[in-house]
Amino acid sequence: MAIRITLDEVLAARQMTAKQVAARIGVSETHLSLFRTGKVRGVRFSTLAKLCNVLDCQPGELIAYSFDPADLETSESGDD
Amino acid sequence: MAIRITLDEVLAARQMTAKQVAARIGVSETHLSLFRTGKVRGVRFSTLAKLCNVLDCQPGELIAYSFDPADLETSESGDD
DNA sequence: CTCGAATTTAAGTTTGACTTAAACTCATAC
DNA sequence: GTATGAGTTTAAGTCAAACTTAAATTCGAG
Repeated sequence: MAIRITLDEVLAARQMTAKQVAARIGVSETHLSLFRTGKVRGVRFSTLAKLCNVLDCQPGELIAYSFDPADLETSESGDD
Repeated sequence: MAIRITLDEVLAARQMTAKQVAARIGVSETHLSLFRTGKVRGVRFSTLAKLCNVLDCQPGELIAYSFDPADLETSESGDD
């Protein structure tokens, strides 16, 4: 997956624990952990908005893309 | 919703029509239209990756956040 | 060993991404 | 005034997966 979650860096910069953030934005620690480690395949804008709000950042600081020609393939090749 | 879709600007800069992009990334014109006009509440990273791929851009160029204290509210106030 | 933060797995709920299809607007062109 | 092409909208449907709760586990620090 060419989408990488770079939330970790922002968290570190803000010196906040995942637990604190999870509590403040009202998502479960479980899900935030999955999100942080790139184990989810999408995100709701409501969640993204809360993250950006609490972390005072832009979506682009949490999500990055690195070019991968496989992204355009109709069917995914196993990469996991 | 404090998340804004700024895909339009990138499209214009690339001089591509929505139709072309939809065809290249394999999503329906319908959905791309909904996405462009901010009528969806989330996005799959696979779709985001395809957009970034074809438009040669970062997620941050397609999605922006403007601070809104209401984002942290547990329940949404109707704004639609 | 204990405590707190984080991760993982598993099972469940609920939302909504995304589709197809069809009708409609709004241009530009013939 | 009608055809053509891009875009929008609505509506109905499928189905993946976002997100939850709970519990067990790891890991680092005291």
